[in-house]
Amino acid sequence: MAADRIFEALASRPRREILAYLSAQELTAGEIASRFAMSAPAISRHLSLLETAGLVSSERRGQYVVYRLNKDNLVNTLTGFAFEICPTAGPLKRESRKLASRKQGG
Amino acid sequence: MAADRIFEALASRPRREILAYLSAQELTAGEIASRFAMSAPAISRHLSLLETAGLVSSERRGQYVVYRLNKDNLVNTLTGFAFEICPTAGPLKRESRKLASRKQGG
DNA sequence: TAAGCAATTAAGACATTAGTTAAATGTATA
DNA sequence: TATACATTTAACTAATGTCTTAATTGCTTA
Repeated sequence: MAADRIFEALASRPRREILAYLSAQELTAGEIASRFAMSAPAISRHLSLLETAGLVSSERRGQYVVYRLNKDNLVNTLTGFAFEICPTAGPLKRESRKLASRKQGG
Repeated sequence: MAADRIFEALASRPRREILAYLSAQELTAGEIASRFAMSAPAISRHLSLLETAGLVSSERRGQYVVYRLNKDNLVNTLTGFAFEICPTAGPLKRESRKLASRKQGG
C-alpha cells in the first residue's frame, strides 16, 4: 500500500523538514545535508526513503544529484486520508480534486 | 512539537485503521480489539499512543472505556502540513480554515 | 590516468517500537 | 465478599529505525 510508505516517511522530523526545504526550491543532496547537523550518509538515507515513498524525485546533474518535491503525491495522500477520516468535509474534498487535476502545479 | 507525535501516531497501519473505525462511531476498547488479529493489550497500547497524540479521547463508561475520534486535531495537522509544503494551494487553504472553525463537526 | 569532490552503500552500535503472555486494576453483580 | 469481565500495566523478546565512520561509486578536470 502506497500510503503505508508515505506515512512512514512522514514519521520523521528531519524528513518532514527536508520536504519543507524542497517545497521552496530544488536542492542538491549536499545542500540539503548542510542544513542539518547529521552526516551526509544519514541524509542520503532519508532522501532514499523519501524517494521510495514517491515524495521526492532525483536527477543526477554532473557530479551532483538534485532533489525536488513531488507535491501531488504528498497532497493527495494527506487529503485523501483526511477525507477517509472526515468524510463530511465536502468543500475541502472538492478543492482537493481540483488540486489533484493539476500536474505538479503546487 | 505536537505534529511529531501525530505523525508518529499515523505511521502505523493498525493505528490508521483504528482512526478509520472511530470516524464512523464511538467504540469501546474491546470492540476495537475484536476488529484486529492482535491481542487486546497491543490494541490498548495503540489507543494510548493515539490519545497521547491527541487524536482520540477516552471516557470510562461503567466497566467499558469508550474511545472517540478528535477530528479537529487530525484534520488541522494534516492540512496544516500540506499547506506548509504546498503553500500555493489557496482554495484548499481557505476551505480548511472554514473547516477548522467548526467544533468537532467532522 | 590520477586526484578531488559529491553522493551512496556497507557495517555496526544503539535506541525505539511492536508484539506476546501474565499479572494487576477497576467496575458490576450475585 | 467473591466472582466475572473489561481494560491496562508489566516484563520480556524480536524486529526496525537511525545514527556513526569507513569504504565505494560516479563525475570532473588536470
